Amino acid sequence: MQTPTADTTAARRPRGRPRKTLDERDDGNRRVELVNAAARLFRRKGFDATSTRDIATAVGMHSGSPFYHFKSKGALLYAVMDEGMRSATLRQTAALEQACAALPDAAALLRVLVRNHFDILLGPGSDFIPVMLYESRSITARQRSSLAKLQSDYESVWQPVLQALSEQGRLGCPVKLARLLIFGALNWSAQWFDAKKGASLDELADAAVALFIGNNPKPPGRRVRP
Amino acid sequence: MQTPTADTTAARRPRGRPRKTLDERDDGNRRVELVNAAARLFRRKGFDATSTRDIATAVGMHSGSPFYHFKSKGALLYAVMDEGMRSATLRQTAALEQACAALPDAAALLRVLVRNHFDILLGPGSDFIPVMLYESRSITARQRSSLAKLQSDYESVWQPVLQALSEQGRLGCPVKLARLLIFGALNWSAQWFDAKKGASLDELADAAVALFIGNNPKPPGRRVRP
DNA sequence: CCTACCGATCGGTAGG
DNA sequence: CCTACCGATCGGTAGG
Repeated sequence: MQTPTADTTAARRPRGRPRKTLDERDDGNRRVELVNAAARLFRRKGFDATSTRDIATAVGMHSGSPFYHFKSKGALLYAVMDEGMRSATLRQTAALEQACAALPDAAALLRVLVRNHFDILLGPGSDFIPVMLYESRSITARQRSSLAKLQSDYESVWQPVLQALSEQGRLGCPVKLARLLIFGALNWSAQWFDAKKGASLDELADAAVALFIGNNPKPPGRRVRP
Repeated sequence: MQTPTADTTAARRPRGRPRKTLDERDDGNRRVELVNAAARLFRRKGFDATSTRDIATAVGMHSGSPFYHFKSKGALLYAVMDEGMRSATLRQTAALEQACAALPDAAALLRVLVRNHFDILLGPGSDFIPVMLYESRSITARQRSSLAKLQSDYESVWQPVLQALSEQGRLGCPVKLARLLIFGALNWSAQWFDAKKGASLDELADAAVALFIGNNPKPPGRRVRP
C-alpha cells in the first residue's frame, strides 16, 4: 500500500522515464489513482488547502512525482472536474434512456433526473462533482469555458422535461429560473447531506420533486397508466 | 486614501501602541475597513487564495499591520462571518416585524423572507453571507458551533411560516426537508446571479415562491384582502 | 501602525 | 517515478 511495486522480490524498480511497452500498464492506473486521491482531498480540504505533497502521500508517491503525470496542480484539478462531468453525463444519459422507454410522463422523468443527480452528488465515490461545483474559482477562464460546454450538455437534458411540465401548468415559474433554482436546491445538498442519518436518496428525491411540482393540477397517485 | 493620516501637515504619526484616548477614534474605523476589505477579497478569491498582505494593501496598510487589529487571519475570517450573520438576522427581524403587522398570510410572509434573503445574498455590499456560506471549511470547530447558533436564530424564523403553509397543504414535502431545499435554491443564486442582467431581485423572489408553493390549493391572485 | 525579519511550506524542476 | 533542490510566498512577530 506504500510502495508501487507489489512484487515479493526485493528488486528495485528501474529508474528513468519508463518506456511504453505493452506489459507496463501501471502508467494509466497511477494516473487514475492520483485523480481519485485529488478528488477526495480537494473535496475534504479544498483545492488551495491541499498540497501536491498531500496527494502524493495519499497514493504512496514522493513529493515531486505527481508532476510526472500532471504538468501542474491546476491540471490535476481540471482532470477531476472534467472526468466528473463526463461520468455524470454518461450516467444521466443511461438513466434517462432506460426511463424514457418505460414512462413517458414528464413528472416521472423529472423524478429520474433528480434521483440520478442526488446519486452523482451524494452517492458512493461522489467527490468529483462537488469539487467541480465548489472549486471552480481555481481554474482558468479557458478551462472554465471548456467545462461550461460539458455542463450545458448535462443540463440540456432537463430542458424538455421542464418545458413539458411548464406547458402542463405544473411548474410555478419560468423554465429558465426553475432550472437554476432546482439545481440550487439539489446542489446545496452536498453541504448538509449526511449519508449515515436522515433521509435516503430516494426520500430526498421524492421530497424535492414534490416541492417543485407539488400537488399541482394533476392530482397525486396514478402517475403511470398500465 | 493611501495613508491613514488626513492632515495637511507633514507630521509623522506617533509610533508605539496608541493609547486609548477620547480624541483617537481611528481605531474602530480601521478595524471596520479591514473587515470590509477582507469580506470583498475572501468572496472574490477565496480565503486561502487571499493573503493578509492583499487585505493590508486594500486598506493602505503595510503587511504586518492587520495583526495589530486581529490576532490571526482566521480571526479576520470569523469576524466577517459573525458580522454578516448578525447583520442578516437584524435585517430579517426588521423586515418580518413590518410585514407581520400588515399581512398575516403565510404565503406573503414567505415572500418577504425570500425577498429579504435574496437582498442579503445578492444586494449591494453583499459579500459577508456568501463568504460565510462558502468558506466555512476554513474556520475551527469551535467557531463553527458559535456560528451555528446564529444561523439557527436566522432560520428559526422560517419555521412557523413553513409550518403554516404545510398545514394548509401548500407545501409539497415535509417542513424540515423543504427548509433545506429552499435555502439551497436561494443560496445557490450567489453562484449564478448577475445584477447587471436577467431578472431583478423582485422577479427572482416571485419565481422562487411560486416554484415552492406554486399554484397549489389556494388559487393565485387576491393574496391580500383589504 | 510601520520596519525588518523569520521559519515553514509550497509548487515546481533537473537529472537520472 | 525518486532525489535533491530552488525561488517565492505566506502568516506571523519583535520592537519601537
